[in-house]
Amino acid sequence: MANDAFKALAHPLRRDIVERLSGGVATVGDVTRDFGVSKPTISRHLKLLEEAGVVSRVIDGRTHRLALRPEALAEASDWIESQRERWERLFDVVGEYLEERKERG
Amino acid sequence: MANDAFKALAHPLRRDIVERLSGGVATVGDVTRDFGVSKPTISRHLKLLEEAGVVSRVIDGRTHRLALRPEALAEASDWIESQRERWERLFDVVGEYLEERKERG
DNA sequence: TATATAGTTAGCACAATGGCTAACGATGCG
DNA sequence: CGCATCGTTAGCCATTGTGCTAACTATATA
Repeated sequence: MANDAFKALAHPLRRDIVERLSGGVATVGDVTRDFGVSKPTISRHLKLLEEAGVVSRVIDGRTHRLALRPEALAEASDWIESQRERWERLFDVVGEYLEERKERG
Repeated sequence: MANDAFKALAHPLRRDIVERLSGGVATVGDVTRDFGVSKPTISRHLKLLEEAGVVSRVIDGRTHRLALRPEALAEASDWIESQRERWERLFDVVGEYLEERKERG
């Protein structure tokens, strides 16, 4: 599920859509108006974002209200952070080792 | 630069490579051995990761030492977090508004 | 009921992605 | 020098991604 979040965020237009939605709920038409792309194209991007769990959809009559799903975003950034921290931690150990060597001469 | 980080992380194998590298520096051969994929394929993925700024490369004779670039990872997770927080903040405001309405009846 | 509006689906064209093998360049070592 | 090793490049092919327009479904509204 959240695995697909990265794939979803890989496309610049989809990142723009995410930024748009972070500013508030919007309909397909709203998003289409904001970017110079056809509605079917926006529709497909939104579907992909939804399937990746990044976006939720509430259908109200003939309009769809799209919103961010912060859990998916959190999962994605958590994964990145865990990798980064693992690497940083490793670096600290190497740093300590070099420090130790230096002290010993 | 870091824009491409998401594209780089979009592929499952590249995320696996990142996880491998978060555990320590490795050569192209090391990475190839760990995953059941041909060396040219790994080479291309590493090149992409490098071009996205996610990975750094130090050439030492005929071997290349690949390492994570934590800055790129930090940038990527920061972007996600900022979108998530913007949305959460918005949600809090809406929550307060609804709370206020409830109090007023 | 007729018409407009919101959104999706279908189908097409084209570019990009990702895997492979074969071949190459460059370094290390006997 | 001759050969092995590390890694990249080139070329092929199948698949996926992304944009469009046209056409469709479904809901709202006059």
